[in-house]
Parts: sequence; structure tokens; C-alpha cells
Amino acid sequence: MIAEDAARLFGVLSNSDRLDVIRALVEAGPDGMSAGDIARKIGASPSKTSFHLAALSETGIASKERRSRSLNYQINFAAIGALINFLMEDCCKGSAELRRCC
Amino acid sequence: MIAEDAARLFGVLSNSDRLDVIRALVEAGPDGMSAGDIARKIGASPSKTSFHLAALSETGIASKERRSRSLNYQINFAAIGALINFLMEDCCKGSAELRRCC
DNA sequence: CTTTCATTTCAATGATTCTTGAAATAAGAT
DNA sequence: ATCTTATTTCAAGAATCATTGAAATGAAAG
Repeated sequence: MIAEDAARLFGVLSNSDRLDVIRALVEAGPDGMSAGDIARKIGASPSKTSFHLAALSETGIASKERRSRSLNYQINFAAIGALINFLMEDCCKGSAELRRCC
Repeated sequence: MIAEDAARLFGVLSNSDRLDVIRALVEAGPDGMSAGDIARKIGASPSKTSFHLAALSETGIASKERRSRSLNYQINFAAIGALINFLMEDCCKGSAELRRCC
């Protein structure tokens, strides 16, 4: 991963509504959750939620799939893992001290 | 850590110049590096570098100390570790799948 | 084929962040 | 005291991001 991509991904994580969405998707498990249910759960308007879901799915942090009338979103741990890996191994050169911190 | 603080920290990481600064500080080791040397290393102007260093030190990702004429910056792995920990444990509920990814 | 439901898209606006270069501050050297 | 070096601060402008509510889209139901 290059720094620009990592920066873009960190940008997606730099909003607490989006972190709330991620938490909701993690709690939902592999089956995921519909846009409407996510909006209700985090207490945000449909259009606001859709805006944040677009950021998450465009960058691969979530994937989406239509289920009849609803759009269902799932968390993609691989994208988050790749970002953590970039931060620990590339940015922080595999620092042993950092590894001890988390 | 609460979501707002995590979002702020992710915001600091969401800029590739700042990721370059972090890399420079990690390479510099515990002794750190002066603002001027960092600017030269990442190829950015002093004022731009200072702007990014302020973001890093205000959020605890780096610490600074004056050494005569220079200001010396050091990486703070604990802050980065706390953020990774928030993402893995709080946001992602300690997901085993995520742990396998990084 | 119209209605309803679920969601996104759009345009407008406001807020935040980034960049630039000039001026200000801080500290040591002459 | 003045000069030079190191860095920050500031103001202006550009760019990006977030929020809102209304309109558009897509899919199923009546």
C-alpha cells in the first residue's frame, strides 16, 4: 500500500459517524446490515448515512449488495487489516515498541 | 478512548505528508529529529512542515523539545498503539478475523 | 401502472483543512 | 546590540469535506 492510499483510508476513519457505522457493521456480523437499519442504529438521517456508507464502500472498508428493496452493507476486515499493517510495518518499520502497545 | 478522539487521530494520519513525517521520525529513532531536518527529508517547506508537526504534536503522536536553536521531535508509539487498539478492540470488537489480517 | 418503501443523488451552503509566502519569535554567535 | 539561523505564526485563498432537504432511482406490492 502506498502512503496516498493509506491517507485516504485514514481519512475515511476520521469521522465519528463513520466509526459508529463500522461498529454497527461489526456487531451485525457477516450477514451485514441494511442502510436503513444502520441509519436508525447510529441516529443519523438516511442521506447523511448514505454519504458515509459511500465513503466506506468506495474505499473497500465495507462492501454492499442489493437485497430486494434494501442495500445491505458488510464490514471488510481485510481492508482494515491492510491499513493497520501499513501503519505498523511500513510507517513504523515493524517497531517492537509499537507492537508492545497494542 | 472515545470515538471523537480516535477520529481526530485518524484525521492526523489522513495526510501523506504527515505519514512521511512519521516515517522520518521512526527512522530517526528515540533521539528524534529537528524540524529543519524533517522538512529537508520529506521535501516540504519549513512552514508546511511546521503545520504538520503541530498536528502531530498537539495530538500526542509526536512530542517536541527545544534543543538550543532547533526544535526536536520524537515519535510517540504509545499514541499510535492506543489508536490501533481502539480500532481493533473497541471498533472491531476484537475480531479474530481482523487479527488474522495484520 | 400507480403507489409505497428504501436508498441514493444533487445542489446549496457551511465548516474544516491545506498551502503559500511574509512577518514574528526564539536562541545562539559576532 | 546586531546578525544569523531555526522555526513558528499569521492571513489569505484554494481545496476538500460534511450537512441538509428535495428530487430522482430502483424494486416490490396492490
